[in-house]
Amino acid sequence: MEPLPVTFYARDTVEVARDLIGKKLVRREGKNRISGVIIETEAYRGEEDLACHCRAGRTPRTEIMYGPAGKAYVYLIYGMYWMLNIVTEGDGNPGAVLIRAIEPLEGLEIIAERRTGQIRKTWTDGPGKLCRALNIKGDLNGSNICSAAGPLYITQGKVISPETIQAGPRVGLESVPEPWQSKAWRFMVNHQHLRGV
DNA sequence: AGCACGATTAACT
DNA sequence: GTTAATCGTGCTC
Repeated sequence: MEPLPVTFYARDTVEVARDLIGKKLVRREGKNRISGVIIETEAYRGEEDLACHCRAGRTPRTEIMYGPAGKAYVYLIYGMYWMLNIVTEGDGNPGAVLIRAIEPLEGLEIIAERRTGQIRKTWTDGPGKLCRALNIKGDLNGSNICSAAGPLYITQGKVISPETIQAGPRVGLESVPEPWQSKAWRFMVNHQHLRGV
């Protein structure tokens, strides 16, 4: 299936975060192919959003978010975990969607190998976990998400009916001031709605 | 040049 | 429920 076009990402970040639920994330590594259905996302939008890295304005790290949509923004946190985001918006409006969890589809053997000691349920149910399972690291920062020839892209997957998508506050923002701490910019879907993807 | 901390995780008690 | 692991980033001196 074709990757989603750049026009999908060049929209309001919160809408893109919601619409990415149910889409299929594909990781290409040579002849290997690992994929999964996106089941949890979070939106980070604008310099005014005090939870977004862009609160610091344009810096070497955030520069990617000021550029065109459809690029990967990958960064390291706590010195050991990589986070995968997709750049959104455009026209100098910075924003990105954090991919927080996926349901594995292809490459299960490779995932199991990279997640040794973990039960299947916890293979990719966190942003740092899915990056480890899919071998997503800093070298993928800036890569084009809209090309099937690239290392990472997203396809349509299964259309999820809007009423099965839950919204809630973003995770890990204990020290972020309101209203940003409580914005319902986290989106999730129940696993039961993913049968037959 | 130094420092405090983070969009987390896994292994503890 | 609590905490160590581990380092790039942005801010202060």
